Amino acid sequence: MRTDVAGQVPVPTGAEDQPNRQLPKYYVVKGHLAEMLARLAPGEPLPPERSLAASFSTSRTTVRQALAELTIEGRLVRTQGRGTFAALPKMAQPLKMTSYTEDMRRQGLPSRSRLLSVGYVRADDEMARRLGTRPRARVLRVERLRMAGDEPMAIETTHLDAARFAGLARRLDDSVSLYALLASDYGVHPVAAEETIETVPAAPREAAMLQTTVGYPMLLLTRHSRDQDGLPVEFATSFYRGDRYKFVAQLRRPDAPPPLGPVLGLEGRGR
Amino acid sequence: MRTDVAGQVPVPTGAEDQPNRQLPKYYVVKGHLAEMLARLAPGEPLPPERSLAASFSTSRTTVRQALAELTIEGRLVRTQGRGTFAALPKMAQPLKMTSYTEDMRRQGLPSRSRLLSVGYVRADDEMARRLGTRPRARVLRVERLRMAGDEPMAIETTHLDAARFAGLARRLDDSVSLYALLASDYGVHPVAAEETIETVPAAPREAAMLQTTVGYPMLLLTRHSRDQDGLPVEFATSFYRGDRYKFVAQLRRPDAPPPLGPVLGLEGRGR
DNA sequence: GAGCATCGGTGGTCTAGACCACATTGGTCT
DNA sequence: AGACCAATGTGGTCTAGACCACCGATGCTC
Repeated sequence: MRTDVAGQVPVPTGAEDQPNRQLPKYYVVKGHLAEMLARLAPGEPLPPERSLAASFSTSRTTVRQALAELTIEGRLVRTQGRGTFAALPKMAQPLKMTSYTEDMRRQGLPSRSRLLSVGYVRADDEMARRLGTRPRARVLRVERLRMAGDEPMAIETTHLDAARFAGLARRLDDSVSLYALLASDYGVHPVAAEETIETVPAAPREAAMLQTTVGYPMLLLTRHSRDQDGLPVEFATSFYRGDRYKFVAQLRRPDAPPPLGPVLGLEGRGR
Repeated sequence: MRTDVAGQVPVPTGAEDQPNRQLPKYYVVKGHLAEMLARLAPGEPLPPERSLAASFSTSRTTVRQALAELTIEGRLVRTQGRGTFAALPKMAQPLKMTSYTEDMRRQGLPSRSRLLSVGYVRADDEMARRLGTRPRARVLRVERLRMAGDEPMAIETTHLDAARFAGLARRLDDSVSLYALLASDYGVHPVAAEETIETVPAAPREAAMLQTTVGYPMLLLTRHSRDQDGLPVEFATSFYRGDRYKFVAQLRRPDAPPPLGPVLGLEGRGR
């Protein structure tokens, strides 16, 4: 049925009598578009919506629904005024207890972030529990835009106990690593974290900053870190474009010895 | 802006003059709906689409787009012929090197699966690389429906080297644990795995089996496991409803000592 | 030649409505 | 009382079209 694990559409074969009767029409169109797309190299254009609608004898709405799904799967890139083009495959993002700065350095890329906002908020009950403060304590809120090369990768919003990390706000800038500051200035080393991953639709602000479309599925990663003493350090949320990124985790049975064979390599790009 | 990490919509406040001018109309409607929804207990109904469209002076299409996003966020449940209702929050699914059967047992739930299909396929180059077989080798393909209580949780498709696990197909049934069989009959213990998580739109077959909607975002988890000797054991893909589940991973710095404080608890339900 | 206005073509948003599929209700017939 | 059936109301799919926002190229003006 599927030719690939990541949402490929099987092209309806010639005998479209019985089994496809129940398929939504847009899904049949999607199959045809997927077939056209398979013959294109990344960057090559697809015909415009209006001519696709005509050639499939359907409405523009139906074609748009099919195109939207292929875009969500990361197989198309669409730009208003320009057209629709074959996309590059998704990038893999490791789930590890290392900082963004470390990750980028290891991959040889410049670790560029943009500090979007720094400010203080009051902890609600939930945040107080997460950070181990009293309710309504002052919380430092840092919002950063993570870049991967020259495209925006994620919006990361970090919350820390303002009293514990007094003066931290002044030390932040576009290039400094938060984890490095915590270590050098406060002697705090996050060593454990609980991360949750879910999918949510993009809100207008996020969509604008990540150059994607309102309502498209994002991957929302929340990280709750603890330091060497078991104290909570930060609570952070990160929004990634679901059509551009996927997460990779390395798991091991806690009671098992280290693996003997070579470690499975991250494949970098591609599925 | 956001009142919750998971896609809550800020309700547009009275002064809807400038900042909302650029917001899509459906997003404003979504804000109003979110406000109505916040006053409902799980299971309580929202008014039907047509009356919502009338009361917001908009088209049914626009209301439907807003309702669709709230449904994708897991905050609404919609049933054709019945209506639209407030939903229960998402469930958390741990990322661990333990089997589904073990997980369910620990949570005190009956580990119910349904064996959907068992069969053999030929490995393409990609699968051969993953399973460490030669290309075009026979591969056992097992498709199972994981249940959480009485609702379908995930569709899991596992691939194994048919030659290495000869006779395995006959030993499978609805209740037996695959990992238990591998251990008892073949002496193989998966101890390490690489898992990737991404979001993909639901295909018609998946949507039907998981009782959700075609095109809605799913969480696709792929697992590539190795045994105690570092040999690849299985390659599996699992589809979860994105509106019902999220994943949780426990991370630790590899060079760090075990945490001293209490382990952060899984919150089970809710965000 | 440099700059700028215009215009055509692209994707983005929204509408109004038709028709379909499904669930429930309430009435009718046995 | 029970089984059946038709009507009603719900969400689901699709259409045809209007209008908007944006990009790029064309061709004009200076």
